[in-house]
Amino acid sequence: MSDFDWNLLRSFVAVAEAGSLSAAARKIGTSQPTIGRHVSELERDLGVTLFRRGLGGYELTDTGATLLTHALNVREGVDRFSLQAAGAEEGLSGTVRISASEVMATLVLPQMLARFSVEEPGIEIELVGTNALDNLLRRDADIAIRMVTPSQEELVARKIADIPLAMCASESYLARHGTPADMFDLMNHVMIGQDREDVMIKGFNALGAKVDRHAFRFRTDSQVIMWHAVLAGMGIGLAQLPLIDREPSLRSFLPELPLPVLPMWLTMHKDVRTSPRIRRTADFLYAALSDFARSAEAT
Amino acid sequence: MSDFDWNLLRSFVAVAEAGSLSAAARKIGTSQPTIGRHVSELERDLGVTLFRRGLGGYELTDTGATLLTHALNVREGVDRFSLQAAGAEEGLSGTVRISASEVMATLVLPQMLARFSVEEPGIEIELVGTNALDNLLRRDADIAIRMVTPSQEELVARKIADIPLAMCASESYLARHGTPADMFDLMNHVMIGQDREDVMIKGFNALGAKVDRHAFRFRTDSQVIMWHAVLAGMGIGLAQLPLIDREPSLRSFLPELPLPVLPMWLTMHKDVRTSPRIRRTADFLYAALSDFARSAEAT
DNA sequence: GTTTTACTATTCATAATTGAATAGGGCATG
DNA sequence: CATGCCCTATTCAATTATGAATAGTAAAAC
Repeated sequence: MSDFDWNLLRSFVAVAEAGSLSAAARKIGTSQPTIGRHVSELERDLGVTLFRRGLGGYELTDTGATLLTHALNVREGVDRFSLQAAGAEEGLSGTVRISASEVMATLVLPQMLARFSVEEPGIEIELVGTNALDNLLRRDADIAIRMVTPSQEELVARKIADIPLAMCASESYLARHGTPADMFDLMNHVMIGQDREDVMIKGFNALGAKVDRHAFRFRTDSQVIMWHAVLAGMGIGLAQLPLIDREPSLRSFLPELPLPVLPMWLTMHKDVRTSPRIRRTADFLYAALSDFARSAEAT
Repeated sequence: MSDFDWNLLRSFVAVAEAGSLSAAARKIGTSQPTIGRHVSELERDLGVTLFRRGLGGYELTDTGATLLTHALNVREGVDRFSLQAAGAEEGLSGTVRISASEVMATLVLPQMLARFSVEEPGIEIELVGTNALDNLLRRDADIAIRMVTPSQEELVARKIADIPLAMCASESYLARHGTPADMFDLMNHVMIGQDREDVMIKGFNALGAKVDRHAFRFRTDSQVIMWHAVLAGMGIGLAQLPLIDREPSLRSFLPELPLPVLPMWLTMHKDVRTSPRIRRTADFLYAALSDFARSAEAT
């Protein structure tokens, strides 16, 4: 009979995926002793050895691996359940979890959401800023704002706009160093670029400028830090045009450069679309972000 | 995220199926307050009303019904998991749960299993006697002995034998009333038959004897009680021939009557076949029951 | 070779969950 | 109309599960 503690399954999956009790505990939001006890209890209940207690972690045995596939099915079922439940929620109050890129989550969304929380005091917002793609099926978030075309099935996606990028710097920097005349002139400036990522380098090379990472005298992988460095007058950076336009102390230049555009998408799972709370939030964000994108065109 | 208590789902399913907190608690082996709290907590967590608290029970709401289908999927996943786990158990010790018809569970299996428990002291036996067909997928039992051809998919079934039926009575009864000469002579005897079931009546009618339930002067729906009534010399009954032959005080007669035979099957789920414990028990039962069936042919 | 790091297992006080008991409400039966 | 039955909600003591702290181990980093 299926009358054992179903939570043990969750712990089992977590340990199997994380590879150690400690890591699993961190991921699941509980403590290492608890997870350890859960696994032991499950093994005792089933009369099966699931893990090889190894050096520096737990490793699945063969039978453990077999059982894991079934346990994963269970988790997927639970995920579907909670997804469906979220979609069935009645009323406008509750929590909405939004995931967005670092830049959007840090520089754009907070002020929008501040306005929103006045309009909808019953809705609580959780905002997570990450450039990692999240799994909406597993409800990492209810709504995701992403700068890439969504690929997952079962998603409802609305394209908000193509956000243009532009080179920019603060007035104070330009006053000191002058405004670059063309792309090659950029190399004579303090360029702010990426550290371990290399999309910017590849982009510049594609445009014909032969550069390596040392062309950038200030390097960071955080686009938010990059932005603040530009704001502080450190040098020249690349940023979303609507953001630049919003900032009186900044100037964009070289508009003729054929820089790529960022497609901005709002996505949510189709099963939560029916929730008035989530739908309301999504509609608000769509409108607000459309305005944000249009503000660049106007200037 | 799927980080709510998975056990709440089990309670939800139980209540939805049982129709009331109390019934669900009984079925699941816990208490009514606990189940009630689980349901409330789930509703609070999800922000959804699952049940209409009605008179004399809990009734699913529409959203509750929708969510139930997903919850049932989860339970099926859990069942598959525990099934697979049972099949993966190592070693010969543990519990084996056997389900059989009332008659077999009462009159035949106990002495076989007494012998078995001497051979395999490490194996604990749970024996449930019921004529209801059980769900091996949900692990109501590990092994089922049934007198009907199995229909469920995913089952491993072995036919043991066709058990012949025969009319019988005790020597003491026959000494008092004489042995019936033919089928129609039966009506002049004290016949032991069924109460609310009517398969015996239909059977006799199919043979050409026009009878209704009042043709039976002693009626019971329990085949075990019927057997004991025959043993006690109350009258004439219908029973499995191997059972009759085993009992020195009983005589069978009218062997020319074209009575149906009972096909006896041993079934188990294919996923538990690999468990040495269960396999050992099944093999023993198959051998012992084959002997039992053959004992009738020998005489 | 020493230090640091990441991990598991155990202990123990605390917090959370549980179930027996109880009160109360409808509904059927006598 | 009273009695019994089956149900739910609530209370409270006791059991159970939890996590902070700790000791110990093995590998990796310095």
